[in-house]
Amino acid sequence: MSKNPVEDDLALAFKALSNPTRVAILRWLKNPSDFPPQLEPAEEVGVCLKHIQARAGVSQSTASQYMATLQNAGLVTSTRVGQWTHYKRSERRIQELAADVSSEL
Amino acid sequence: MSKNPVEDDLALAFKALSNPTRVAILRWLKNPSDFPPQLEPAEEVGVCLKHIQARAGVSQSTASQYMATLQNAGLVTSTRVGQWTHYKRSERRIQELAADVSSEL
DNA sequence: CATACGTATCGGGAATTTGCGATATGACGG
DNA sequence: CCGTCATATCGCAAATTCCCGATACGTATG
Repeated sequence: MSKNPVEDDLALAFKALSNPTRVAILRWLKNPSDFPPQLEPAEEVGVCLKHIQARAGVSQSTASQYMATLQNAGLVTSTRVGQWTHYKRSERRIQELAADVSSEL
Repeated sequence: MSKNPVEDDLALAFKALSNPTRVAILRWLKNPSDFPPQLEPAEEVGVCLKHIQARAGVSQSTASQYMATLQNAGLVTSTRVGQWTHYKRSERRIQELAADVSSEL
């Protein structure tokens, strides 16, 4: 029952990006310093969920799920520091996706 | 009520590509000559729905809807020739998408 | 310990998507 | 005209997604 891994992989990433808010979040994370400061350096550690939630204007649970979806697609990584979970872009994976869209698609 | 057009536009394309079969179809269309021959030159005219349907293993109506979805996202174009509708990739739009993933995302 | 905070997960109703068969439309051949 | 073929569209039940509030869990603070 296994399908073609290339198409499945691409479709998984695209599915995560099929939501405008999730696309927006990923773009926001290009500039972590645009968020309220919390833990420095933001560029390294990422942005905590609360700030993402506030900016996206969704509930806490929705924000958490959004990030889980993006993480599941490999587009972001998370780091737990104390009670905060910080998210940042996985530039490697995003670049890989861009390359795949260019060559595979 | 209008959202950010960049995110909405990207999300629309990603939504069309969030289905493994639709991704597969788009990739198949890179090599129209892999399909049973029908109208030459296939490279120019594209592939008719029947052949896409057969290869995808879905019903006729599903195949038609898949192609409508891809066309709606601008990823393919269609040309009617007699009773056949031929589909081919919109390389321009696909390239544009790749560029957006590279720069905007 | 008790409280507050940040986050993850659960459970569910609403909305959307999915993929099909049935049916409609239009082109072709006899 | 008629039957057939290729395609598009409709209608619908099943599956999935969406987004939330409620709840659980861990961490800090007093």
